[in-house]
Amino acid sequence: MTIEEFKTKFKEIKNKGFIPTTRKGPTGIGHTLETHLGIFENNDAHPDIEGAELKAHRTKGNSLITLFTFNNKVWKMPPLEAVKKYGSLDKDGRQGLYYTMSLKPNSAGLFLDVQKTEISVRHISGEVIATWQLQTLADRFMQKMPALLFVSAFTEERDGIEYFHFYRAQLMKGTSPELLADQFREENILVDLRLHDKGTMARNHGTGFRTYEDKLPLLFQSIIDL
DNA sequence: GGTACCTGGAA
DNA sequence: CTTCCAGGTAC
Repeated sequence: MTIEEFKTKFKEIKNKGFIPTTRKGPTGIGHTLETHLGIFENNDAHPDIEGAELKAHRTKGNSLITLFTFNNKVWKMPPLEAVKKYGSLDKDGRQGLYYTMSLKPNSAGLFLDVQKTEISVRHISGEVIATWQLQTLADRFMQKMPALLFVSAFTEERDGIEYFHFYRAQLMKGTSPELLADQFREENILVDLRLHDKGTMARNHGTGFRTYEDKLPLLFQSIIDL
């Protein structure tokens, strides 16, 4: 799909007003938008629309936006072991490792160590949990989102079903490895561990590299409304 | 059947 | 801010 085709389709979706979700839960908004655009869900780490990555976001609240995930060969210890060692229990007694890392150690003693060429999740004991090369992350970001098509929606609940009104689409582009490396250092791009113990294995949603909506303009040089 | 990606949240 | 969390697929 081209950007122009997207503009046309988006206008139609916007004019529909509130439309019911096509999937329960947090991920419903992206699935609903893609369904109405006629795009099939995929788990390909490449852009969706003519070089632009499509992202949908609920306007309410200020939750994190996942830029991309990166897990391959970064763990310095088995993920399940990390969960058991440093995880916390959720309401159902399930052990999970759900932390947004910062430079200061968290309650589990884990922190993000940003060095010249790499960043690591470490424990105060000195143990290294996982490591990423900054250049690799910048490459990944450029591959995944040379441009970002950011779509915002109002939400409403009717009879227990969530409805979305998609009302704005913004095209953001223009970034560079140097700029991104700086953003990692300034913690405008956050590292989010998201895995839990599922018995014999760790269910890993993927270590997310994430940001807040108000930080998006720092990652791109131009933003235009479609 | 486990890993690594995708799609996204709340208090 | 941190702590905590969701439903999907390809291979």
